[in-house]
Amino acid sequence: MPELPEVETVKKGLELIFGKRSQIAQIKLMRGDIRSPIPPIIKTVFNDRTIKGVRRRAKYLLIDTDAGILLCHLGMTGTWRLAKIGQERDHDHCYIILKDGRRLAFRDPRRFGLLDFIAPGCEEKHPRLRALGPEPLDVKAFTPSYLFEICRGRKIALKSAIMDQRIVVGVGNIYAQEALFRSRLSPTKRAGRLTLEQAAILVGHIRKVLTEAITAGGSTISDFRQAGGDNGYFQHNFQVYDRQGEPCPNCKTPLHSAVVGGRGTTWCRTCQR
DNA sequence: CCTAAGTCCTGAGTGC
DNA sequence: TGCACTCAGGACTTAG
Repeated sequence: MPELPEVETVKKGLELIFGKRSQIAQIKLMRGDIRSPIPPIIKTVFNDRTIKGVRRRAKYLLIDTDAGILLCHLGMTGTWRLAKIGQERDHDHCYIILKDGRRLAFRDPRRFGLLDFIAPGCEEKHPRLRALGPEPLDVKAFTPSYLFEICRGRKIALKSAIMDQRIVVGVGNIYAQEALFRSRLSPTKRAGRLTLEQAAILVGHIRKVLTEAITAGGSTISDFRQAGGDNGYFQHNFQVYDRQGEPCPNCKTPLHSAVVGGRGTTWCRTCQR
Protein backbone atom coordinates (compact mmCIF):
# COMPACT_ATOMS: atom_id res chain seq x y z
CA MET A 1 0.00 0.00 0.00
CA PRO A 2 2.53 2.50 0.85
CA GLU A 3 4.10 5.07 -1.32
CA LEU A 4 3.75 8.74 -0.47
CA PRO A 5 0.08 9.12 -1.53
CA GLU A 6 -1.00 6.05 0.44
CA VAL A 7 0.90 7.11 3.54
CA GLU A 8 -0.51 10.62 3.23
CA THR A 9 -4.00 9.11 2.95
CA VAL A 10 -3.45 7.00 6.06
CA LYS A 11 -2.17 10.09 7.85
CA LYS A 12 -5.37 11.96 7.06
CA GLY A 13 -7.44 8.99 8.19
CA LEU A 14 -5.60 8.82 11.50
CA GLU A 15 -6.10 12.56 12.00
CA LEU A 16 -9.84 12.08 11.58
CA ILE A 17 -9.84 9.16 14.00
CA PHE A 18 -7.78 10.96 16.63
CA GLY A 19 -9.51 14.32 16.30
CA LYS A 20 -8.12 17.28 18.19
CA ARG A 21 -6.90 15.44 21.26
CA SER A 22 -7.17 11.72 21.78
CA GLN A 23 -5.97 10.07 24.94
CA ILE A 24 -4.10 6.81 24.78
CA ALA A 25 -5.01 4.35 27.51
CA GLN A 26 -2.48 1.74 26.55
CA ILE A 27 -0.49 0.27 23.67
CA LYS A 28 -0.38 -3.50 23.30
CA LEU A 29 2.28 -5.31 21.32
CA MET A 30 1.38 -8.76 20.03
CA ARG A 31 4.99 -9.59 19.13
CA GLY A 32 8.42 -8.20 19.86
CA ASP A 33 9.59 -7.66 16.31
CA ILE A 34 8.37 -7.03 12.79
CA ARG A 35 11.24 -6.32 10.44
CA SER A 36 13.32 -5.15 13.37
CA PRO A 37 12.71 -5.34 17.13
CA ILE A 38 9.96 -3.11 18.52
CA PRO A 39 11.38 -1.29 21.55
CA PRO A 40 9.52 -2.56 24.64
CA ILE A 41 9.27 1.01 25.99
CA ILE A 42 6.36 1.47 23.56
CA LYS A 43 4.27 -0.73 25.88
CA THR A 44 4.43 1.80 28.72
CA VAL A 45 5.74 5.19 27.63
CA PHE A 46 2.47 6.23 25.96
CA ASN A 47 0.19 5.19 28.82
CA ASP A 48 -2.29 7.99 29.63
CA ARG A 49 -0.65 10.29 27.10
CA THR A 50 -2.33 12.69 24.68
CA ILE A 51 -1.96 12.42 20.90
CA LYS A 52 -1.15 15.89 19.68
CA GLY A 53 -1.11 15.17 15.96
CA VAL A 54 0.01 12.96 13.11
CA ARG A 55 2.64 13.85 10.55
CA ARG A 56 4.15 12.22 7.49
CA ARG A 57 7.83 12.37 6.57
CA ALA A 58 8.75 10.40 3.45
CA LYS A 59 6.86 7.11 3.81
CA TYR A 60 6.94 7.30 7.62
CA LEU A 61 4.05 8.19 9.91
CA LEU A 62 4.88 10.13 13.06
CA ILE A 63 2.29 10.07 15.82
CA ASP A 64 3.12 12.94 18.16
CA THR A 65 2.40 12.67 21.86
CA ASP A 66 3.53 14.62 24.87
CA ALA A 67 5.84 11.71 25.75
CA GLY A 68 7.55 11.41 22.38
CA ILE A 69 6.81 10.05 18.92
CA LEU A 70 5.45 6.71 17.78
CA LEU A 71 7.20 6.17 14.44
CA CYS A 72 5.59 3.82 11.94
CA HIS A 73 6.49 2.58 8.48
CA LEU A 74 3.90 0.52 6.62
CA GLY A 75 6.44 -1.56 4.68
CA MET A 76 4.64 -3.36 1.86
CA THR A 77 1.50 -4.51 3.64
CA GLY A 78 1.05 -2.35 6.74
CA THR A 79 -2.43 -1.01 7.59
CA TRP A 80 -4.07 0.86 10.46
CA ARG A 81 -7.76 0.28 11.14
CA LEU A 82 -10.32 0.64 13.91
CA ALA A 83 -10.90 -2.83 15.35
CA LYS A 84 -13.67 -3.52 17.84
CA ILE A 85 -13.46 -6.43 20.24
CA GLY A 86 -13.91 -9.57 18.16
CA GLN A 87 -12.45 -7.92 15.04
CA GLU A 88 -8.89 -9.09 15.68
CA ARG A 89 -7.07 -10.50 12.66
CA ASP A 90 -4.00 -12.59 11.97
CA HIS A 91 -0.90 -10.38 11.77
CA ASP A 92 -2.28 -7.66 14.04
CA HIS A 93 1.02 -6.70 15.69
CA CYS A 94 0.05 -3.66 17.72
CA TYR A 95 -3.11 -2.17 19.25
CA ILE A 96 -3.49 1.43 20.38
CA ILE A 97 -6.29 1.47 22.93
CA LEU A 98 -7.83 4.92 23.36
CA LYS A 99 -9.44 6.11 26.57
CA ASP A 100 -12.78 6.53 24.78
CA GLY A 101 -12.79 2.76 24.17
CA ARG A 102 -11.84 2.75 20.50
CA ARG A 103 -8.96 0.56 19.44
CA LEU A 104 -6.59 0.98 16.50
CA ALA A 105 -4.87 -2.07 15.06
CA PHE A 106 -1.62 -2.12 13.11
CA ARG A 107 -1.64 -5.14 10.81
CA ASP A 108 1.32 -6.09 8.60
CA PRO A 109 1.33 -9.65 7.23
CA ARG A 110 4.71 -9.46 5.52
CA ARG A 111 6.27 -7.68 8.49
CA PHE A 112 8.36 -5.31 6.36
CA GLY A 113 7.06 -2.40 8.42
CA LEU A 114 8.57 -0.59 11.36
CA LEU A 115 7.39 0.60 14.76
CA ASP A 116 9.77 2.66 16.85
CA PHE A 117 9.86 5.16 19.67
CA ILE A 118 11.51 8.57 19.31
CA ALA A 119 12.18 10.43 22.55
CA PRO A 120 11.27 14.15 22.62
CA GLY A 121 13.86 16.20 20.76
CA CYS A 122 15.53 13.22 19.11
CA GLU A 123 13.71 13.26 15.77
CA GLU A 124 16.55 14.84 13.79
CA LYS A 125 19.00 12.22 14.98
CA HIS A 126 16.86 9.20 14.27
CA PRO A 127 18.83 6.87 11.95
CA ARG A 128 15.82 6.19 9.70
CA LEU A 129 14.94 9.88 9.27
CA ARG A 130 18.40 11.43 9.23
CA ALA A 131 19.50 10.51 5.71
CA LEU A 132 16.23 11.19 3.91
CA GLY A 133 16.18 13.44 0.87
CA PRO A 134 13.74 16.27 0.18
CA GLU A 135 9.98 15.90 0.01
CA PRO A 136 8.91 15.82 -3.65
CA LEU A 137 6.06 18.25 -3.00
CA ASP A 138 8.44 20.76 -1.41
CA VAL A 139 8.79 23.14 -4.35
CA LYS A 140 11.76 24.96 -2.78
CA ALA A 141 13.81 21.83 -2.13
CA PHE A 142 12.97 19.40 -4.93
CA THR A 143 13.87 21.51 -7.93
CA PRO A 144 15.00 20.60 -11.47
CA SER A 145 18.54 21.80 -10.75
CA TYR A 146 18.65 19.77 -7.52
CA LEU A 147 17.66 16.57 -9.34
CA PHE A 148 20.00 17.34 -12.23
CA GLU A 149 22.98 17.94 -9.94
CA ILE A 150 22.40 14.94 -7.69
CA CYS A 151 22.13 12.63 -10.72
CA ARG A 152 25.27 14.01 -12.34
CA GLY A 153 27.95 11.37 -12.89
CA ARG A 154 25.79 8.52 -11.65
CA LYS A 155 25.49 5.28 -13.56
CA ILE A 156 22.38 3.94 -11.88
CA ALA A 157 19.10 3.63 -13.76
CA LEU A 158 17.01 6.79 -13.65
CA LYS A 159 14.20 4.77 -12.07
CA SER A 160 16.53 3.64 -9.27
CA ALA A 161 17.55 7.27 -8.74
CA ILE A 162 14.03 8.60 -8.20
CA MET A 163 13.21 5.64 -5.93
CA ASP A 164 16.33 6.30 -3.82
CA GLN A 165 14.99 7.84 -0.60
CA ARG A 166 18.26 9.76 -0.16
CA ILE A 167 17.66 11.53 -3.48
CA VAL A 168 13.93 12.18 -3.12
CA VAL A 169 11.49 10.55 -0.71
CA GLY A 170 8.08 8.99 -1.19
CA VAL A 171 8.43 7.65 -4.75
CA GLY A 172 8.11 3.87 -4.95
CA ASN A 173 7.77 1.29 -7.67
CA ILE A 174 4.33 2.34 -8.91
CA TYR A 175 4.66 6.11 -9.04
CA ALA A 176 8.22 5.95 -10.39
CA GLN A 177 6.91 4.04 -13.42
CA GLU A 178 3.95 6.37 -13.87
CA ALA A 179 6.06 9.54 -13.58
CA LEU A 180 8.65 8.22 -16.05
CA PHE A 181 5.94 7.32 -18.57
CA ARG A 182 4.38 10.76 -18.33
CA SER A 183 7.85 12.29 -18.75
CA ARG A 184 8.63 10.12 -21.81
CA LEU A 185 11.85 9.02 -20.08
CA SER A 186 13.12 5.44 -20.03
CA PRO A 187 13.46 3.82 -16.59
CA THR A 188 16.77 2.32 -17.77
CA LYS A 189 18.29 5.64 -18.82
CA ARG A 190 21.48 6.39 -16.95
CA ALA A 191 20.69 8.95 -14.26
CA GLY A 192 23.88 10.82 -15.16
CA ARG A 193 22.60 11.43 -18.68
CA LEU A 194 19.53 13.33 -17.55
CA THR A 195 19.58 16.88 -18.90
CA LEU A 196 18.40 19.88 -16.90
CA GLU A 197 15.42 20.20 -19.25
CA GLN A 198 14.49 16.55 -18.72
CA ALA A 199 14.94 16.96 -14.96
CA ALA A 200 12.43 19.81 -15.06
CA ILE A 201 9.88 17.64 -16.89
CA LEU A 202 10.42 14.72 -14.52
CA VAL A 203 10.18 16.84 -11.36
CA GLY A 204 6.91 18.27 -12.67
CA HIS A 205 5.43 14.86 -13.39
CA ILE A 206 6.55 13.33 -10.10
CA ARG A 207 4.76 16.14 -8.29
CA LYS A 208 1.71 15.88 -10.51
CA VAL A 209 1.22 12.13 -10.26
CA LEU A 210 1.70 12.14 -6.49
CA THR A 211 -0.72 15.03 -6.05
CA GLU A 212 -3.34 13.39 -8.23
CA ALA A 213 -2.96 10.14 -6.31
CA ILE A 214 -3.37 11.92 -2.96
CA THR A 215 -6.56 13.52 -4.27
CA ALA A 216 -7.81 10.05 -5.27
CA GLY A 217 -7.12 8.68 -1.78
CA GLY A 218 -4.12 6.61 -2.90
CA SER A 219 -4.14 3.39 -4.89
CA THR A 220 -5.84 0.23 -3.67
CA ILE A 221 -4.20 -2.94 -4.93
CA SER A 222 -4.26 -6.14 -2.95
CA ASP A 223 -5.73 -5.21 0.41
CA PHE A 224 -4.74 -1.58 0.91
CA ARG A 225 -7.36 0.35 2.78
CA GLN A 226 -7.36 3.88 4.10
CA ALA A 227 -7.31 4.18 7.88
CA GLY A 228 -11.07 4.77 7.72
CA GLY A 229 -11.53 1.51 5.78
CA ASP A 230 -12.24 3.11 2.39
CA ASN A 231 -10.56 2.21 -0.90
CA GLY A 232 -8.22 4.47 -2.79
CA TYR A 233 -9.07 5.10 -6.43
CA PHE A 234 -5.88 6.06 -8.22
CA GLN A 235 -5.24 2.49 -9.44
CA HIS A 236 -7.78 3.21 -12.18
CA ASN A 237 -5.43 5.89 -13.51
CA PHE A 238 -2.32 3.71 -13.89
CA GLN A 239 -1.00 4.09 -17.41
CA VAL A 240 1.81 1.53 -17.31
CA TYR A 241 2.07 -0.14 -13.90
CA ASP A 242 1.22 -3.86 -14.26
CA ARG A 243 0.04 -3.32 -17.86
CA GLN A 244 2.79 -5.24 -19.67
CA GLY A 245 1.64 -6.37 -23.12
CA GLU A 246 -1.20 -3.85 -23.27
CA PRO A 247 -0.98 -1.07 -25.87
CA CYS A 248 0.89 2.07 -24.87
CA PRO A 249 -1.75 4.73 -24.08
CA ASN A 250 0.20 7.08 -26.30
CA CYS A 251 1.48 5.15 -29.36
CA LYS A 252 -0.23 1.72 -29.01
CA THR A 253 3.05 -0.24 -29.08
CA PRO A 254 2.73 -3.14 -26.60
CA LEU A 255 4.21 -2.12 -23.25
CA HIS A 256 7.51 -3.78 -22.40
CA SER A 257 8.36 -5.31 -19.06
CA ALA A 258 11.70 -6.09 -17.40
CA VAL A 259 13.43 -5.98 -14.04
CA VAL A 260 14.99 -2.55 -13.46
CA GLY A 261 16.66 -1.73 -10.19
CA GLY A 262 15.61 -5.12 -8.87
CA ARG A 263 11.90 -4.45 -9.37
CA GLY A 264 9.36 -5.33 -12.03
CA THR A 265 9.05 -2.40 -14.42
CA THR A 266 6.75 -1.67 -17.36
CA TRP A 267 7.33 1.03 -19.94
CA CYS A 268 6.99 1.94 -23.61
CA ARG A 269 10.24 1.43 -25.47
CA THR A 270 8.97 3.61 -28.31
CA CYS A 271 7.84 6.67 -26.35
CA GLN A 272 10.24 6.58 -23.42
CA ARG A 273 13.86 7.40 -24.20
C1' DC B 1 6.43 -22.23 -9.46
C1' DC B 2 5.81 -17.10 -9.91
C1' DT B 3 4.82 -12.31 -8.17
C1' DA B 4 4.01 -8.33 -4.85
C1' DA B 5 3.19 -1.18 -2.59
C1' DG B 6 10.08 -1.28 0.79
C1' DT B 7 14.41 -1.02 2.84
C1' DC B 8 18.82 -2.72 4.54
C1' DC B 9 23.03 -5.28 4.02
C1' DT B 10 26.76 -7.42 1.58
C1' DG B 11 30.24 -7.97 -1.62
C1' DA B 12 32.30 -6.68 -5.95
C1' DG B 13 34.15 -3.06 -8.50
C1' DT B 14 36.29 1.63 -9.29
C1' DG B 15 39.24 5.58 -8.66
C1' DC B 16 42.56 7.94 -6.00
C1' DT C 1 47.18 -2.34 -0.15
C1' DG C 2 43.83 0.51 1.59
C1' DC C 3 40.21 3.83 1.86
C1' DA C 4 35.90 5.87 0.28
C1' DC C 5 32.53 5.43 -2.45
C1' DT C 6 29.11 3.39 -6.00
C1' DC C 7 26.14 -0.07 -7.52
C1' DA C 8 23.69 -4.68 -8.28
C1' DG C 9 21.63 -8.28 -6.11
C1' DG C 10 19.91 -10.80 -2.28
C1' DA C 11 17.41 -11.13 2.03
C1' DC C 12 13.58 -10.49 4.95
C1' DT C 13 7.98 -12.43 4.95
C1' DT C 14 3.15 -14.02 3.78
C1' DA C 15 -0.45 -14.47 0.44
C1' DG C 16 -2.54 -15.32 -3.90
